[in-house]
Amino acid sequence: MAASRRAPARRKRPDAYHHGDLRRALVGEAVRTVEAQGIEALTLRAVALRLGVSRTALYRHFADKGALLGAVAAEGFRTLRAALVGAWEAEGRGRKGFVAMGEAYVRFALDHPSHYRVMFGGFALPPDPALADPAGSAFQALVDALVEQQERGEVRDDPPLMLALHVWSLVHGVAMLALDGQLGAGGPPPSAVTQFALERLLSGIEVGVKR
Amino acid sequence: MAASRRAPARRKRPDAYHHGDLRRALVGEAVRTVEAQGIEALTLRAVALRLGVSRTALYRHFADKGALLGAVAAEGFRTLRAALVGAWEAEGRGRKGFVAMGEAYVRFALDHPSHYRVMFGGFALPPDPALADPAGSAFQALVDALVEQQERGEVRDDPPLMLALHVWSLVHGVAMLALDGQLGAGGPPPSAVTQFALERLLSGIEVGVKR
DNA sequence: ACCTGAACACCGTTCAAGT
DNA sequence: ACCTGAACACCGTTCAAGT
Repeated sequence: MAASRRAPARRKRPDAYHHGDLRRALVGEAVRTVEAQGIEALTLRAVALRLGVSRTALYRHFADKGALLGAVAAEGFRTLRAALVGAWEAEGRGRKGFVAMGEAYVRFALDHPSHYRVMFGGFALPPDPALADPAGSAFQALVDALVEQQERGEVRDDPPLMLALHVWSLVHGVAMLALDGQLGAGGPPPSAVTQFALERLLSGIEVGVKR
Repeated sequence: MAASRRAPARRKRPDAYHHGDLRRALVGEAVRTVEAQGIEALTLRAVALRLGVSRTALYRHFADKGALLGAVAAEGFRTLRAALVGAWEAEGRGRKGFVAMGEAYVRFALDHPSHYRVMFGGFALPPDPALADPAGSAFQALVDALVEQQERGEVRDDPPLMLALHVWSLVHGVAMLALDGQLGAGGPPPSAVTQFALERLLSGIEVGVKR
């Protein structure tokens, strides 16, 4: 039955029924399509065809296209969170780690532009409130890093939620403008803008002179 | 001929040909539709129908739907620029005026969410390089305000382009997150986030202690 | 339960033809 | 030049039917 020792899971099994985890397979194929060909190339028909499944099989697992896009977005937020936490911990959980976190954020957006648009472009349906919220979880990683720095007296004692929204806004803004090519026209490269922005950001939220 | 003294330009003239400025009319109707019903409600067929014109008349003026969306976006950038310059001048071209400018930016996005998405969502085609670039023109208003403050010694002597991208990223990020409802869930209102962000931003770019 | 095949309503775009 | 009407290829979604 479980012939788990063959080639690394090709496409399109000849089985009549796609037994097992069709839901997962649908999300995976949708993510691949979005990453490789962009949002507008993502049609439900193409996804089904590529999985060797009927066009309507999808509706057993998702209410509509928006729900599928919601799952694609959720997948993106999980990857993003891992990248953020990874950078923060690899660079020492201090100022340097925080800058690395910001850079990792922008890099994620530039490395996965279409996926990032699905996450923030208003296509995806809001997640089921009953389920874990991957977007909130990614955001929480940022809040945690700020609180940790506050406890060490490295960051201003403002409400962490406010600080986190401030930081998120900045990196999200840089990422979006870079994706839109609004930075590109002869101007400085995204990495330079990111570094400058994070530098100025920190000088605005670090503990320092009162004003 | 020019019966310019009738009712304020109803819809759907009974004329066989839509003489005059069909291009303008198309953009206007598209903007109205986007503002009132959202992006996904904007179909070329509906726009044509509402103007009492054939479905294909549009192709005499625009290459495709993306080009029409480009014109819609351009219209948005012109309005945005006017709002920014208005706030800057009305509040005294100083720190207060600059904060007002930032608030005006976020307010524009919140007042015209769908239009704003057209401007930044990657739907619109890039503008004809030969034509004036309304997005660049709106951005220039920001650069000008920063240079003016630098000349008065109120803002750090960093490259104005860099500073402007930094500021734009921040307000754009706040606007996008608010539009996505990512700020909404029990958190502080967008106006509070905007004010906090601008406060911290200024403390990061104003002339002050070296660090 | 899960999947299928045919059908429906809708879309952007093309093109030969009209004035 | 500018506009029209019919047609094409494509899409998301529904639904009765199969196993």
